[in-house]
Parts: sequence; C-alpha cells; structure tokens
Amino acid sequence: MRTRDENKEAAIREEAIKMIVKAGFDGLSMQKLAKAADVSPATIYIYFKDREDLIIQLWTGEMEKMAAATLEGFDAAMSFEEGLRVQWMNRANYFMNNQLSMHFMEQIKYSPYENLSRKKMNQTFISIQGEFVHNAIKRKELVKLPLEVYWSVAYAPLYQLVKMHMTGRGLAGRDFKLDDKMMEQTLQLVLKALKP
Amino acid sequence: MRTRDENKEAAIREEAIKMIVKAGFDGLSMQKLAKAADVSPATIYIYFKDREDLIIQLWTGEMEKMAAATLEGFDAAMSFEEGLRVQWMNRANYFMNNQLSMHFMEQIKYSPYENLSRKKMNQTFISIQGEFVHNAIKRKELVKLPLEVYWSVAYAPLYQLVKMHMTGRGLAGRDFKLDDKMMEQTLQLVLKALKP
DNA sequence: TTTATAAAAGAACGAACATTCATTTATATT
DNA sequence: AATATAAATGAATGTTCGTTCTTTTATAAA
Repeated sequence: MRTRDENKEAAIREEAIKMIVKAGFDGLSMQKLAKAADVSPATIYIYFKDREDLIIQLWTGEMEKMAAATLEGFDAAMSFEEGLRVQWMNRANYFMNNQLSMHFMEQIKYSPYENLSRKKMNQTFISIQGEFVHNAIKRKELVKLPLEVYWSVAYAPLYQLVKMHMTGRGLAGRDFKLDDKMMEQTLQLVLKALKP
Repeated sequence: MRTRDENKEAAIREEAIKMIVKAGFDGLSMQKLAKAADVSPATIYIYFKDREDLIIQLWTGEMEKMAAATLEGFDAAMSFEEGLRVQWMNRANYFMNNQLSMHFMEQIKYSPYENLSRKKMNQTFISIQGEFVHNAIKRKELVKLPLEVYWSVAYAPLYQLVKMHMTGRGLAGRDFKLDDKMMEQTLQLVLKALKP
C-alpha cells in the first residue's frame, strides 16, 4: 500500500494556522487551504474528519507544544520565586518565538471551539500547577488564595503584554515593543503582589 | 416618506451579537440573522453597508457603552487607590451585568476585525487613563512604569477572572464562580503590586 | 388627499462553501 | 513481477453564502 506523506499533514496544519491568524475562522476555507498546502481538498479529509475536527486538532497540538515548553526545567518542588520565574520566562520565550501559534491560541480561546476542545486539555499539566501552588502556600512563600486568583495575577499580565507586543500596538494605539527590562519589571511586580 | 423603525436596527444588533457569541464569526450568516431579527435580509443593508461594517459597528457600539460605564464616578484627579478602585469596580460590575457584550468583545479582540476597528477607539477614554497614571506617578502613589505595564498588571487579572466566571470554569475545568470576596482580594493584590 | 420618498420585503443572483465520489498512483507484502 | 491496499487526486455534489434587484408599503410634506 501507498505510505503516508507526513509532510502533507504538517503543511496542512501550518497553512491552516496561518490562514486563521490572517483571516479568522470564517477565513478558513477548506478549498483555499488545500491550495495553500498544495494538496487536493480530498486529501485534507484523509487526515482530518472534517473542518471542526481540523480546528480542534490544531488547538490540541499547539497546546501540547506550549505546555511542554512551559514546564522545561520546572519542578513542582521548587521554591515559589524560582518556580514562578522559570515558568514565566519559559512562557515569555515560547510566545515570543512562536507568535503565530500564540495568536492562533488566543483566537480559539474566546471562540465557541474552546468548549469542544477543553476536555482534551492535558491533565498532567494542570495537576503540576496545582501541586506547585499548594506547596508554595504551605511553605508560606505565597499568600493563601484560590488557584484561579493566583493564575490571574501571575500570568494574565504577561499574556497581555505579549499580545500587545505581537500587534506592535499598546494602549491608545501607541507603538509598543516588549523588551527584557519591561518583562523583568512586570515579573517583580507580580512577585511583590504574591509574596506574603 | 416612510420612517425608520429603530427597533429593527436594535433587533439586528442584538441578534447578531447573540449569534456571534454562540457560533463565532463563521456562524454569523446574514440570512440567518435576518430570520432571527425578524426582518428581510435586504433590510440589514439599509442600516449596515455590508457584513464587515455590521461587525465593526457592533464593536464600536459595545466599546462605547463599556467605556462610559467604566468612567462613571471617576475623575483623573482622584488618588491612585481611589481611582483604581472606582474603575476596577465599574468594570467588574459592567462585565458581570453584560456578559454577552463582554464575550463578544473578547472574541473580536483577537480576531482580524480588531485591526479594522482600532482606529475608531474613543480617544478621550484613552487620554483620561494616561492622565490618571501620569498624576499618580508624579504624586508617588504609583511606581514608575510604562502605561502598558500598568494596564497589564492592573486590569488583566480582572479580565481573566471575569472570563472564567462567564464560562463557569476555572483552571483544570474546575467549577468557578467569581464572588465579591475574591474580587476584593485580587484588587488588594494589584494595589500591593503597584503602590511604591 | 395627493405626492414624493425612503423603508422594508421577498425572490433571485452568481460565487464560494464543505464534503464526497470515482479514479489513479505509489508502495509494502506476497 | 504480481497483488493488494491505502494515499492522493480532480471533478462534481448540493447547499449556503453575501448581496442586490424589483416591487410594495408606510408616512412626512404638499
């Protein structure tokens, strides 16, 4: 039998993400995607059940890559400050080096597809985060707070800054570029907020 | 001549937002919208130039309402803590009471329509924010930082929490409900981070 | 009451859509 | 070398899309 050409699937995934980022979900046409990925429309349906399945698979694929990058060099037993710094920097670097992927994930996050994909979220990733926060609170290195509040204070500012950096525009449409100094300053503010 | 029935435009706007929130931008069909708003497809084109114009007008309309609500009782000359608290609470209340609108705005924020709509952003709103931050830094009630860093630390956590509240799910798909106590706690953390 | 005019409607347009069908092609196994 | 089989294709399917055309309807001004 004929063997699969894995390049084809990769090309489809890559072009689909490009297309969604550039033109939104309603800009993702299967026929245009086939043309961009240099395959037949029918070929897409060998690798993906349908349009919705394609989008969900894109999401889970990118999420997994990001989760792996985030946890590099991280250990749930680390001190709060060290652990937060490692994850913060991992995230920041990953986003800065994978802006297309980041943009795609932000787009899907607030779309109706999010509900469909949520159940596929990596459970290990989540439980490591939970353990880390639990440890830090027990050691009194982190104020006592719900997991969601921790998450919001710790990472939402970083996400916001990276998003502004990606578009090149900050508040009031000002030119904006996120640099190391600004990132370090924000991390310090976050630590100040979270340490007892 | 026949007079405009303003209810028609309102119905179109309302149903369009509902439709986008429920099914995303690719779920917004002009013919389905016409049916939902109980008008003819052609009628939509009396009030809106085309589909894109409709979406941009929805965005600017909702933005204006939100900006107005945010500034209620606020004055750029207020002390930092008081001013931040007023805006924080205004935002929180507005979002909690207008979840559909909030959801719609989050969706458009990360879509390609955002670029098209940005230039229409209310400039007064932005300059008031700038003035407030400038004053607070000068009075040494706020650490010296770029406007974007301020914004990210001050409001991104709130947005994140409200979004989780809207979906009813927090981290790891846990049930999540944002209450007054949690909101107050987060505001305190933010103030701690930002005060010198 | 008549007239002028914009609002509103419903049917219709070609274009683009997601998906499938029938056929050809490449390769691992025999 | 022959066979079996899944990959890959291009054309075709019926459907839905955004938008416009022509006609009818309501009302403000005459």
